[in-house]
Amino acid sequence: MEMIINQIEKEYGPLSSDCKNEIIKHIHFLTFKKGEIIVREGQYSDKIYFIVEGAARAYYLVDGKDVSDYFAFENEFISSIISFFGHQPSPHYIELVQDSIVIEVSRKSFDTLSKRFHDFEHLIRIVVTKVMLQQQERISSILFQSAEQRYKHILSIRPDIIQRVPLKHIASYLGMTLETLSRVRNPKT
Amino acid sequence: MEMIINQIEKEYGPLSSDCKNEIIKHIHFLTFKKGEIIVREGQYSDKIYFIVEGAARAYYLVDGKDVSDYFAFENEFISSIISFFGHQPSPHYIELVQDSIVIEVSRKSFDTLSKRFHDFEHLIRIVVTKVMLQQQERISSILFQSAEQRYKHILSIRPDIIQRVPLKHIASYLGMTLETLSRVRNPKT
DNA sequence: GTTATCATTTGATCTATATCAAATTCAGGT
DNA sequence: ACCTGAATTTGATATAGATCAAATGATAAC
Repeated sequence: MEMIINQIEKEYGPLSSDCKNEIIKHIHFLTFKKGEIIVREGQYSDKIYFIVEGAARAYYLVDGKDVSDYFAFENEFISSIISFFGHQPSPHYIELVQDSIVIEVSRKSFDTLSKRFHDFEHLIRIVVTKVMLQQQERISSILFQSAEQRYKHILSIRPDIIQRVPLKHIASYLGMTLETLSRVRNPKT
Repeated sequence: MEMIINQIEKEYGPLSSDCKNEIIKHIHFLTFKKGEIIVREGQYSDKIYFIVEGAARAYYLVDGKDVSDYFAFENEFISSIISFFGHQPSPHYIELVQDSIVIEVSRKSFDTLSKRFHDFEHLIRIVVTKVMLQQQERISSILFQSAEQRYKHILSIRPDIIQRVPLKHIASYLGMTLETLSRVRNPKT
């Protein structure tokens, strides 16, 4: 537990011990098996998750097709952002892609902690800012880069991802089909 | 001035009067003519702008092509988010698309106010969260919708935009060429 | 070891949208 | 009103990547 909070502080900035103690009262540990779905499309999800161990994936189902939108690994947060932050029905599913240990925080706890602790509010601001910056990158990469460039880019920034999730999920995350990804990986001899 | 702060509170949530007074000390009013460029590619921009009157546009120049990324109108913020929030050289230019009155806040002021006032930190969190939610929508719209659907969607959520910015900027914002936008607007008779 | 299931590759077409090019319409300045 | 350059439309062609289909390869259960 100490260790986890340490990780959070390391990644996102320091917290007062007062705040840390209070956080501990508000969170729940959960364990999930690979393949379990923790958020479904249409659901109002008011939980945000922090991956202690394992990996999770948010995806859309658009006319039957599974399109990955976000991956989270150790020490990262995941939620249906439209639902958790936008108070709307989730367009996403979220599933665990490995057996995992996660921390769950409800929006209620989240709001209570934000209101009470300036440093928690700051932490959240940093978390949200990071997501915003990643999305900005993602938008320009979809808009300006070819399938091949996008693949090379993800390889360069997250080389581990290839090991941990099947290619079909990577393909849809990169906005291309599985076939195109395969061709990009095995350039015509 | 009162009015502006009122608008901000209305849009993003209340502020203590203590905080409001301090904000006033930190901001600058600026006026710009249509066409003026206030941020250039490559620059470390540590300013965020709030549009009091007029309109601004953030855009990329990718091998000579002007690609709009963001529009801001009255009571909206604009900055080079990569530079202001990510402390990196700006990939964007920002220009005023009409004669405008804007408020400028430096990152230094921004950080000072965030540190000092819990409610300012909260305000920023809300601003950033809104951008994140918009970007999320933008990503799914680029990924899942046809050129025609994207155009209809923007018409439905920002009908005013068509009046205020030339079509070429809208086209590139929607991730299509000017010609495609024109065809989408005038379906083959 | 054999079978069944899933992941990946390879091949042949198809399609939405880009690109290139030219014609038309519009708006501000004189 | 007339001119000039910008904005928009229209047309013909090209292309990256999608789609459809089938083959191959890997993994795990039995």
